[in-house]
Amino acid sequence: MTINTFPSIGVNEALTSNLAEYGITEPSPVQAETIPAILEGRDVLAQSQTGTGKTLAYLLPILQRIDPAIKSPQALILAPTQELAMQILRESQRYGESLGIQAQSLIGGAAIGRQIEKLKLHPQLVVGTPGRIKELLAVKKLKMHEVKTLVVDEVDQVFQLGGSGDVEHIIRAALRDRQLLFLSATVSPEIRSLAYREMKDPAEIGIEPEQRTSKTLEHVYFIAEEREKIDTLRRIVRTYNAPKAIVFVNNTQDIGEVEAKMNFVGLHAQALYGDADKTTRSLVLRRFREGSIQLLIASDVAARGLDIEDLGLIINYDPPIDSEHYVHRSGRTGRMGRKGLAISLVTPREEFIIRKFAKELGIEFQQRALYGGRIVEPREAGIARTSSAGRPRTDRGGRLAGSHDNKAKNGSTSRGTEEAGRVSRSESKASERKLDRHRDRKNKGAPKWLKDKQPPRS
DNA sequence: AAAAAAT
Repeated sequence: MTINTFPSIGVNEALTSNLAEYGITEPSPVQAETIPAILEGRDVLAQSQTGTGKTLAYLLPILQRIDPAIKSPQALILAPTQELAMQILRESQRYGESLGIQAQSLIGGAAIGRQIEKLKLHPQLVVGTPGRIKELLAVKKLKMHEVKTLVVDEVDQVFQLGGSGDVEHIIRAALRDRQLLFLSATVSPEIRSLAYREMKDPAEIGIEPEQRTSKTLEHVYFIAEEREKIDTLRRIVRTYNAPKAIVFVNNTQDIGEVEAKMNFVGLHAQALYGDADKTTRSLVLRRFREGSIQLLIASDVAARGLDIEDLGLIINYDPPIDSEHYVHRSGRTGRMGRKGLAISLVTPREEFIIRKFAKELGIEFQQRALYGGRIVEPREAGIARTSSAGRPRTDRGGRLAGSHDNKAKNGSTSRGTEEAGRVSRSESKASERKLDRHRDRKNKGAPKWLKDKQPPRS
């Protein structure tokens, strides 16, 4: 049986035609696996890379099984941030409205009274953040007696909120025979065992779980001293000239400074972080989506789940605190087969973090430097990479000897890595040229600025 | 370690 149409995996006519209106005609691999399992009523634990269509993988079967005649919530979706909850809500409305399904969001920041009013509209689908959902349950305004499906999106993150007590509380409030769906690009063994505690005979879906980042993502890093970071960021943004980029900053105090300095040099930047008021948060994100802001200076509030059109570049102004955060931040780009670039700035003392991520994630990082207004390999900028002890082992092209090549996959991990590190320069250049031609053919649809601004390889 | 999620 073919799985490349929605009807063939059980999606009904109405939803299929709604999808077609938005140009979605083929289920993605994770959708093809997940949708039938959910339609069967099974609990699901799904792990698949960022930007592979997890949201629709659960929304479609949920929308299909909601009975518009029942005027109570039949499905509840939990998300880790207000922004992500709103994005999921809009998707629900886009595909569910014509089916007569009423969907509402219940999130923090907004007046609770207004949300109680929303509940009087009798939504059949509710999307929210854990704190607010718990609160509405406590005041008995949100009724769970008809909730048949409970989704925890970005499950590893959501369980961290409120020390996981909130979410467990919400799960307990649901019917005992509710269907439970957990999804994320990063599912730790702890979350997996938690899933097995809460679920009955879950369908476990893992699309190439050993590869957590998208294959269409390129990973680059620059070394800059702490005091040079702002200027390096400015030059990177200028040189790549991306119409849109997210700059991730680790702490809220630094966000305002980066925002101000980018604006000072004439770039249009605005800040997005959790402590800002809700109106500002949604306005900034809307402007960024529309393209009227070039740079979004964000905390990790923007790291998860957000799907932003034409976002080809993310920059880690600070290295993320662990490889999971790296996966989610970089996963804002390179989605659905499109090309993306993730650039990380590290101080010399932080370079080991890049090596750590490369190893843990099985990905390759390219080091680049700024030289004469261009992005070049470190060698061309006169940076002697072999002189300094403790630096990552690289080939002479500046590529980090990562842990993930084909040989490593076949088992001889360390030797495979050794060999990758010893590729002679001419060999590496020849294969790079080949790769370039291959990539150019494959990325016809890549944004123009990204195609044109590839770092020179000579 | 940091930010998020509640007021």
